[in-house]
Amino acid sequence: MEKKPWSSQEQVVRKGPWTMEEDLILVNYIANHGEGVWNSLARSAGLKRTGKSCRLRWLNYLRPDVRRGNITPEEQLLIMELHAKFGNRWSKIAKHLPGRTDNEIKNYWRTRIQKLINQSNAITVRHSNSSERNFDPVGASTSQIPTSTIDETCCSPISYPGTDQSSTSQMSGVVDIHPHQAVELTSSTNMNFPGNYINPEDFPASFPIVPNENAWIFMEDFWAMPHLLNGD
DNA sequence: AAGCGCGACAACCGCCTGCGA
DNA sequence: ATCGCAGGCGGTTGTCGCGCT
Repeated sequence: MEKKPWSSQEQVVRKGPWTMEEDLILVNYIANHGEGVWNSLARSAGLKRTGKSCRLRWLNYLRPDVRRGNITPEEQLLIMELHAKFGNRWSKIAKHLPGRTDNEIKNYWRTRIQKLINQSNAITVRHSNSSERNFDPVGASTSQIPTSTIDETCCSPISYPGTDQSSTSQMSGVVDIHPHQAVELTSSTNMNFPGNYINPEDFPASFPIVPNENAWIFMEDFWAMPHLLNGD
């Protein structure tokens, strides 16, 4: 891999949310060259990001086989079982959930399931002397899980800073199954990227971002935009 | 209408491990 | 044997949007 002279003084490391341009650069670079040493990848691609940041972004969001949102009751149950088995070994748990990332599972656990457990503990204290059967989030079957905890969300949209992004919130309660299911995507997208992808420097300086409520895209849509990947 | 609090999630930080020089 | 680097991993924080008051 080509190495360029580079020092921290020459290049300010960017932090914070990734922009669409950065995503495109990273995706195209990996499409062209594959994954490699992340630090040099970041430099070679011209990204002002650390290798770690690039790796995280790729593994958690940009990989074509990553599934986002819509944790099914089966997955929730599996997460509970695996957590009971492995503890906070999120990467281990993630290995049993194809397309799910450790970060997503970790967040899911902390925001949803842990809350459940806390509520359960509170109930346990309150009803410690009663005959009422306490909810056991770890050993519970999905039928025991309050419906409010079952994630009914659709795929989470990717949002970009500076755009008039739609909410990524999942409070609407509307079951909205996105037409591009991740499984379908996985089957139609593989990591053997066909050649002739454009180089990062060929990207327009200002990527055309849809200037309205649709100013975000699903990664499925992202990968379904061959003109962005191969320059058509 | 504005402010506040909360939930959800993206991203960073720091530590640990493995590997090559 | 040890030192440095890169990657992996879990914990934590920051940000944003929504609902409530």
